[in-house]
Amino acid sequence: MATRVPNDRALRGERDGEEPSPPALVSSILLAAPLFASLEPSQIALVEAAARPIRKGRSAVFFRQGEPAENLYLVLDGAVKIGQVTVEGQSVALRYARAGDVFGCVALFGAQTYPATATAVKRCDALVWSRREVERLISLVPRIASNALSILGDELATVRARYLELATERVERRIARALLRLVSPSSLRASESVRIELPLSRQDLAELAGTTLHTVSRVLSAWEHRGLVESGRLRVTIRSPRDLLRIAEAVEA
Amino acid sequence: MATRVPNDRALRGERDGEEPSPPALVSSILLAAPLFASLEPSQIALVEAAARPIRKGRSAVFFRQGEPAENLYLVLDGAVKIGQVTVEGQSVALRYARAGDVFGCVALFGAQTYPATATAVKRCDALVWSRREVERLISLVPRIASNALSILGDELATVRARYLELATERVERRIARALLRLVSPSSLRASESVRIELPLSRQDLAELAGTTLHTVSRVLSAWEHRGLVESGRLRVTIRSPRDLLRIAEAVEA
DNA sequence: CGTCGACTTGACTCGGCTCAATGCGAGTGG
DNA sequence: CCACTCGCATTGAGCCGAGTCAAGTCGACG
Repeated sequence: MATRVPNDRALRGERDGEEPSPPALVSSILLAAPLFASLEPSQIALVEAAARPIRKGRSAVFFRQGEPAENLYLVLDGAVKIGQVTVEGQSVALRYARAGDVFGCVALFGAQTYPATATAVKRCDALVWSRREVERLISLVPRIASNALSILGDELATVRARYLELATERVERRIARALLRLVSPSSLRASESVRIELPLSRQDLAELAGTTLHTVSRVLSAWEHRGLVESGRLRVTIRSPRDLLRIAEAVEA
Repeated sequence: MATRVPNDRALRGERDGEEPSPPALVSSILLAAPLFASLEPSQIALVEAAARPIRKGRSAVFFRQGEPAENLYLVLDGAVKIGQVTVEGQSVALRYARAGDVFGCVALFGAQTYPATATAVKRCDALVWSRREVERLISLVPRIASNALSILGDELATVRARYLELATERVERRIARALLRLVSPSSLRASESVRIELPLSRQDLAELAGTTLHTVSRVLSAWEHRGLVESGRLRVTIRSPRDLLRIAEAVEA
């Protein structure tokens, strides 16, 4: 099936072969990206010059778990699901990468194969660097390596937190947290409703929370009756962040 | 590698308060430690010179979750449990560090506080470097930084695998895997029994497998009836690695 | 000998998973 | 334009894995 995964409608609307024109704000995204924090404008230019832009359509795959790790990606626009699957086919979602986030960062160091699968959740623009280019950039700008270290450290802390959560918290709370993680902290005010700007199925949410789509559906229905959220096909809106936060936090008893 | 292992005997019998004298094989452990892989002997000497040896007794704490991250540790002998606790007091074990492993490696990069708690499982000898010394060593021997990157990468892969496991596998299998992780792969032959060389309570195993001590107790009892293991107070011996492996792997049906 | 921590076991409960039926909306092709 | 199909979602029924509660044993150690 995976044969020639040429982004199905990836390039829809554009003529095949035409590179998406790099929007003017590419450099502003690079400037804000943690991986390139504290770089001189001239160094950013270097980085940008080495990048190749690509575009993927909804559900198109950047790379699959187990494939040789060749590239480093940075999301310019859209969102990318990073997930793993078991041999039995069950899958979990590790994180969603948004504009400014990098993925495939294992290509930066020893790992030979990608540990996870990266799928576009909606149409995505991204930048790509080959492993070789990344190595060259690091030798020119060592700062990138130390930024990578701290990104990896953060990632590690995040996964550990998720692990702890999965081991100790109940489903409802995990679902609440998964939802809240999907809205940027900045856009979250206790009493304003927020729409989650991703096509998000019950199954997706289940993979994020470590449960089944059935349970997610039930929980969302219950919340909807209580006025906490509003949801539909591939869409969730948080109506009362305050109450959802209460569920997400451990303020019981 | 584990052949010529160190020796709790080498240092045994020192009077309290006296610094444990660095045994002759410290440098051999340093040489084998992933963090210092591919270093020249002269560089190893540099590293060793900057280290301070310490010893902790059973249950002594190296550092606690949330404390400012100040030191990097390397285990010479013994074992250290790295664990996290929730606000409600439930705890999970992330890993056990053995001879040659480092812990507290967050002190190498940005993180301000330790993300986990490190406790000696039995008497431990370790080397300590302050953050400042680590920074100095890295500037002298950049190779250490890239080694750290790949250690972090491995760690990340491991935690992700554990996460996947917790989300998709049943308890019995998780317990089997936890046990098997505790014996070094080298010392595992399919048909020879292996004793786990750590004081390991049911509670400890439960924290490793993400379950409760009651469930662990029941599972171990069942296995004992079937002749898979032999267990007692703080002690587990794997009688039939082959069968345990079968439970651990997904070869059902 | 008494205490305490580790462990075991039975009885009970229940959260959440499985199975299964059904509804619904959006593309798609005739 | 309508009928068909397919993927997403909802909801009920039932069950079971594993957690909780509660007693009690065993062995170590002061």
